[in-house]
Amino acid sequence: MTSGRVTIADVARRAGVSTAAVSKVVRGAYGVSAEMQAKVTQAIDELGYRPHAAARALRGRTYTLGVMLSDTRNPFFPDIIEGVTGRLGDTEYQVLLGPGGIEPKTQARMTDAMIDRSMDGLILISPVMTDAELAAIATAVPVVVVGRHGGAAAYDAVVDDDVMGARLVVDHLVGLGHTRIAHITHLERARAQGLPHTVRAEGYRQAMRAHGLADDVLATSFTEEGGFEGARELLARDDRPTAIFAGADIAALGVLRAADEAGLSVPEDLSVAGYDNIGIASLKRISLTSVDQDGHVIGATAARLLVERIEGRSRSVTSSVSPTLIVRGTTGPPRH
Amino acid sequence: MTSGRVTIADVARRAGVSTAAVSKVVRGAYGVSAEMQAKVTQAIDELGYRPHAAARALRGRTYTLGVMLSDTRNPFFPDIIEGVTGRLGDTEYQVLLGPGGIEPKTQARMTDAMIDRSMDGLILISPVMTDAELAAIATAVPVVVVGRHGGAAAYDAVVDDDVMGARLVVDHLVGLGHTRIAHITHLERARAQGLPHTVRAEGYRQAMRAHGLADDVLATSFTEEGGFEGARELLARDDRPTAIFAGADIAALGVLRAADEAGLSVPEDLSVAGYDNIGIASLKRISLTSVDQDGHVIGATAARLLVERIEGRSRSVTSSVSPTLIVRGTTGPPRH
DNA sequence: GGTATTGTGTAGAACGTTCTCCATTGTTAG
DNA sequence: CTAACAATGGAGAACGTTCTACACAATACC
Repeated sequence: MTSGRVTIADVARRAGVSTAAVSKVVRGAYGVSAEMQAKVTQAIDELGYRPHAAARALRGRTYTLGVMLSDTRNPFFPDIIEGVTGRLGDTEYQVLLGPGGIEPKTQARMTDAMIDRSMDGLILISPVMTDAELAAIATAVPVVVVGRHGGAAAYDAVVDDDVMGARLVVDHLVGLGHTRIAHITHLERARAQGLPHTVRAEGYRQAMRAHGLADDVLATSFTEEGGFEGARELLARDDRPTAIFAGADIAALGVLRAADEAGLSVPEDLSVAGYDNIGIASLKRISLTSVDQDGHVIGATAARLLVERIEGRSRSVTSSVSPTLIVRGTTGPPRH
Repeated sequence: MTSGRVTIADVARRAGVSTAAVSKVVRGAYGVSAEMQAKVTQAIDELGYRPHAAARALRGRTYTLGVMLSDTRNPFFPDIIEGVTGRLGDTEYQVLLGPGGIEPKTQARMTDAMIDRSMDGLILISPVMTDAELAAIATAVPVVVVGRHGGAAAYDAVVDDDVMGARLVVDHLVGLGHTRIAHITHLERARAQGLPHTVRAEGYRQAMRAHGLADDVLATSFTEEGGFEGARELLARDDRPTAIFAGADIAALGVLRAADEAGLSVPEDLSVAGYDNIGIASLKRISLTSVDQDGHVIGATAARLLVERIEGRSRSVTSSVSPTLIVRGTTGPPRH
């Protein structure tokens, strides 16, 4: 209990110095002699003192960074977390995650809660809120936004280069000889701007145009069922595509099922590519060609930017992470 | 910034009362007239006051509950989180997640950090630490442990009934007519007791014995590769099993691949069952029979027990959640 | 040899709450 | 009419840190 907690005063008494001196040593502040340093450090070790973060919060830093997760089921968020914690592992900062839920309201509640707990900085992963709301949060605390394109005035941003990712897929398929390449995207329901699927679809269009090919975008949803429905529609056409690029792996799995049911073999009759490189894409039984976002790098970059911000940088930075194409068994040359 | 924050003093000034009175209203404490209640509530709304959690921490509660995650990749932890937050949604408590990592050392660091941030209670999901360490944490803060069987003296526990889950699978397979049913488990490396895979293996043995059948346990690891290797070994035997029960879905996916490669069709030549009912198990292309743990119930139960503890219960409670068998396409009657 | 300057340590006021008294007012009982 | 008591509101001390001022000593400069 609190009564049993070792405080800075206990350490000061033990070392025979003032609490202010102990505080300096703990914080590594200026104005401490080697002798003082040694005395205090010893006392800290002997007593097993750990600073009380909540008490710290009242005056200075809390050495806590918050990561708001919009969707705990997001398949690559563990990678992002690992990137963040990995980067921060040897610093004094601790990372806590806030499950924000899908709703704007619950996400706002979570960011408020994080600010109320005086976190030193926030990383928001794919937040669903208006730019104004984001800006408001950014005035209260340093913020890095992950996974939203555009609009980074008061905060830093880390984005995957979704245009490039889409281009990688199209180039790969065209290189194999495909010309009829369809894209399945997610139906825009909110008016939130710069969401990944929009950018991926746009990247696909650009890349197709660059190759002089006609684009063919179908909007369903990024679910297994959405991919299935979309593929069924595409495959029923007279001039059916020889390749389908789904904007998310989970939808690509649905495309694979549709191909199975239509009696088409992959990749001979139909090439399939996804996006996100989720864990099961690498299972040999699936072996899905996909675009990898390197969540590690994204997370590590976000952490770096956030710490820089906290330590004084005021100019805002947007960092774009290049994705990689992982070619696996679901893409190959078209049969004819 | 802090300077811009609305404090209890601002509210008190606005309402023309003392800070103590405001505090009482905020906490819903005894000794407040209806008039006072109204005045203060209005001032709070007008100013948009929110209590500062860190300041609260110094005296009373912080209304923050921590959930330590041992493995962010754990496929059903999103369900558990949803269960926890769902249960707590209409209370004042906020949930923050701490990525503890796989190592005992990093997990200890995380629990320390959570205690330092004066969280009111902790839910530890599959913690890897000794019972003594757990007990030590439990003396500092109310604790609920999820996913560890046995040894709950100073803290509460919520466990999935893994013995029952294994029995459900065996009963199902025996009911279909199988007699040669093998089990793939995880190789015990640490000496931590009561880990789920151990209990599942034991449950499998018990159930086989109850049916008068010989058990056949092979220990590899709970990975796709582990399942693959294990199945390859089992399927190479003269008297190969007609059903394989993998202790985890991820391993079951490896079993399916081994069956593919051996030219065996599922479920005609080989029935396969897993455990955990991970998301992709329900994809039609996989359609894996599995045991579902109902993470929602587990999470909600853990949250309930924790709040009860915080609010005074001292007797320790262990709650066992019954799993369900989800029969899908990978299990069927044996061919002969 | 006096005055800056630098280095090192301490006192004590914050920070925003909660919580334990205590004071004041009504109200009730005798 | 007075004593006892309940209900309500407020003063002010915590809680464990950080941080600004300042004191003092030792050194450097002219």
